[in-house]
Amino acid sequence: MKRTTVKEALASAGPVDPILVQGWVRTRRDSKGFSFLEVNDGSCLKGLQVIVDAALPDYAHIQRATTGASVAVTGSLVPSKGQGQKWEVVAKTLAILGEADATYPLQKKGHTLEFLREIAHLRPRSNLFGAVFRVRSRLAYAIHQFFQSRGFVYAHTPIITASDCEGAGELFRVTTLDAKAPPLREDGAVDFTQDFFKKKAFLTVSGQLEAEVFACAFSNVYTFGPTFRAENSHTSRHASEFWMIEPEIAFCDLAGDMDLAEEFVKALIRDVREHCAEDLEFFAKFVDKELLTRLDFVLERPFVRLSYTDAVDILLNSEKTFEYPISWGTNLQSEHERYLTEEHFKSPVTVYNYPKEIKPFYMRLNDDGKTVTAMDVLVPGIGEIVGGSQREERLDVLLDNMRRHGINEKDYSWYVDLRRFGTVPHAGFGLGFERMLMFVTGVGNIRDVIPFARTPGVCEF
RNA sequence: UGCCCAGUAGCUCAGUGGUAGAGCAGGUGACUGUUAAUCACUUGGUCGCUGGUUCGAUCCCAGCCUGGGCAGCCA
Repeated sequence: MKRTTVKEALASAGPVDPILVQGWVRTRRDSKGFSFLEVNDGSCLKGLQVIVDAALPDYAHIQRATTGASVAVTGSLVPSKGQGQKWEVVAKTLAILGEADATYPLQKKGHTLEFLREIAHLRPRSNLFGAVFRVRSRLAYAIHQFFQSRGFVYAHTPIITASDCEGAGELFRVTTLDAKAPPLREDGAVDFTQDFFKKKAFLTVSGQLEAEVFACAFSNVYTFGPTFRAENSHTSRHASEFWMIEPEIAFCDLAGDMDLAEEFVKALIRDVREHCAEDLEFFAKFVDKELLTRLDFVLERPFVRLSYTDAVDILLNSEKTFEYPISWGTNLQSEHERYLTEEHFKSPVTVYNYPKEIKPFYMRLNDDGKTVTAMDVLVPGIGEIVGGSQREERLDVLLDNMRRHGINEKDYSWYVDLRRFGTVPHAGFGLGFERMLMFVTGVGNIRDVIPFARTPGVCEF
């Protein structure tokens, strides 16, 4: 008999006989002449209620159907006589596929997120993490759908890279050299010309530069893949390994870039709102009571858009005293970004045109000579979710920027070539996949939206 | 990396300078429809580790370990 998922069974249009359901027992309630099993198979948040009559031969091993055990049930799907569910299964046979003894850590009670992190191999079977990872899957699908439906080409940029001076944080080294006795040069330094790639290599911190190559061939492209930062960060919104989406668009300026970022964020919210309604309601009930109203608010209103200079003015004129005083030319601190998006505007905010001194070499210099076309999208509760810019397409200005940032032109000859041969205005941004997932679920810690999170000192599972 | 908070039963927590308790989980029994079922009984502890103060430390002090929060870095 073909297995029916719990999701299909619960959505059934009529009785089904016979039916086969397989899954894991969430809880069992015994009465005198029968037992209730709640069976969940991850296909949806809810479980399917199974009634096992004491008269069945298989009732002999009902005691083995404990929380966490895997079972196969055959029987018939019938309208439930009880409250709380439309359908239930009256069992004819019950097979225990795998027992779960009393040491099974997941109980039918609330657990702390910290405890569940320690059992990352079992937490997907909990309500919360089941919902998180179903939404994660849907969100990934929605990302591809958004770009594919607009004719963007999906580019696989390399995970191992030799670019080490882009400035997007500390890098993980990739090497096959013997850590105990690496080959040395005459001056005593490690001789990386004898390493696997005959030079220093690292895990990527961004696929942007390679995405620009593809944008200058396919016009509209996006990347979606893992990214690695060796920063010693201990916050709820940083991980050593995370996923990032980086669209890159040729023949596009900063305004078009901001338009796309806003449209993208909204489309993702709309998709999850529509296709993960049950899971989102669970988050709204147990994680963040304001979740649905906030998501709907974001959908309905345009993002506030203001220049860095205007943002600084707002911060200077606010009554608020900040731990770090703000002045033109310094980076916006977390507290400043939070004030703008959570207190002043109470809305997503796109800040653009930052001072050139605090931004990387590839961003396009504005006519004022002081600012570059950087843009950050800030959202309440998380802060920066998107960072992007229009790229410098003018060869001479790019070379000036590189000199100013102390970057060797030779290391980026292929990147500079894009400006030498058929250069075009282009722009792009990076969206943190996990941060977006935090935003749509209301989950407050990035470690709880990644199946097996990597953070400094933690590489379990 | 800096600052702050917390480690007591499997989980969530209370507690006291005289070696410990609750709820849930587990076990046993009861119950003809439960919904984190209910009711009765019940098993269960190197009070994170090491040292110090003290007649005596789970409690006070120091160091360490682990977890968490905030900041920086950013997505």
